Amino acid sequence: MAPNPKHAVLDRLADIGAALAHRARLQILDLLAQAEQTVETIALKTNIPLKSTSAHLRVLREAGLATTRREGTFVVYRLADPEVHRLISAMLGIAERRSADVRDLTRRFFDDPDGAEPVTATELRRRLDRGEVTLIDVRPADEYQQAHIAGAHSVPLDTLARHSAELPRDRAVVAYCRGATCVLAATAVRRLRRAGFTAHLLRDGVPDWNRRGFPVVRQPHTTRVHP
Amino acid sequence: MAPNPKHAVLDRLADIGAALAHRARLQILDLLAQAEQTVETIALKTNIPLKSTSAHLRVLREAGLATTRREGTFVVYRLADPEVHRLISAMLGIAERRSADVRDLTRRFFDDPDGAEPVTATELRRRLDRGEVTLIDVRPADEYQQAHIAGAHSVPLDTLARHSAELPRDRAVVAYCRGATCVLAATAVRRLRRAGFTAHLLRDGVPDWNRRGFPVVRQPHTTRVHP
DNA sequence: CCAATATTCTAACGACTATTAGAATATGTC
DNA sequence: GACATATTCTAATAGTCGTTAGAATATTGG
Repeated sequence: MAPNPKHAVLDRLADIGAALAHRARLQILDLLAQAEQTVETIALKTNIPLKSTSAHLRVLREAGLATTRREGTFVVYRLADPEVHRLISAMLGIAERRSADVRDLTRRFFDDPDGAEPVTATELRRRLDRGEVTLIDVRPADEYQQAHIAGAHSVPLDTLARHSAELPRDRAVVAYCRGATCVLAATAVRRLRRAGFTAHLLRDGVPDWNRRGFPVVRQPHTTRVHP
Repeated sequence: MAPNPKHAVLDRLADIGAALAHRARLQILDLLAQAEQTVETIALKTNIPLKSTSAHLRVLREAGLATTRREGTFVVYRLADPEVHRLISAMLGIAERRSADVRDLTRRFFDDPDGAEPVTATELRRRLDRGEVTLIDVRPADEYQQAHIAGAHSVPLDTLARHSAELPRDRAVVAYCRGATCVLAATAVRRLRRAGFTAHLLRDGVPDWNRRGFPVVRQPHTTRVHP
């Protein structure tokens, strides 16, 4: 009620909190951490109706978590600050440490069917340097294009069946997607195993990998998002 | 609506966001990051009515951000995870980078009246090692007691007038309090200057200082909070 | 076991949020 | 300039949150 300066600052932080307080917006932020996107793409990928998507994006913009850029008739959204993704990972870390429910839920997705642990980032990096594994990025192609782990090949999940013939069978395949709340890579691993590959999962996404200081290939900002 | 496993995880994260979406709760978390506290202490220090405080604490507990411990008839709250404080600093960082308003607001509090910049943590540490400054912790005594910067003296703000006679006048005094959203230290600096001291402000609080890996003196958990 | 104290639970009000239909705006194309 | 397209704004409804009074619970000390 009394907006003293300290309260004013806290209220702005509370706005950020409020922006993080909805499933849909967290999903959108996770997407934006992968690549800048148009409203329509976001709506399609997240399965949120367009108008709701627009409304959620407005909240994110007003909280200072996202910004826009016009690209012709399209409006392209991106994270306002690279640190935003860290907020979500910090929340996930706390949730996993505190709540057995959340631990179980993420495990159910990410643990290998045969009970093997996902590959750690450090180990993957070592094996990549030695050329021991094939790393595939199973996100949609536009996300790969904007930023991917150095050395990864783009094999979007829906093209996996077609492209798996081209993958070398004499070494392990490691798949990754958007990170800890994304299930594309887990599905890919399951399918690859069924097809006879030695396949593993990397739980990290590009933003996590990048934050560890590991090499990421990034495309300069000038990209046209729609051709 | 359809609580698929991925949505279930996101909903738990959204609960954390919702818990961060209120001025009062951010204030409480900031307090808890300093020291564990009883409901009553929290209510007093934050000026939030007891019943509201209790309600907010319940939200924090249910989101997994705080936990309790009983101490006789008192219930003592503490952060459930040391990482929780990082969430708030990350939000503040984003807000300051994105919003000129927030920058101005925090500056108005923290910039020295004569326009000097606050002391940085690294510099303070160097000067402390050399014995060049007197470091005072102006938070309430119980917070100092539970954790303080190594080498700091406890001079709660309301005892400053009485104790300032004991401070050496031949070297600079540096004051700190809870961190970036706390104004005790800024007030202390202003008063010390008026009293003729060379006084500087440290913007960091104990949790920030600790996170940098700098030395903190911590009291083991067995403390009785009320004597 | 009773009283005293600290805290939480229950409930109810008003204030805010989510969703989404329909109108409005902005950009590009012909 | 008229038209098509992408997006946002306006508004209205249903649902959720904040606050706080009053009842209920838990612990300690007699």
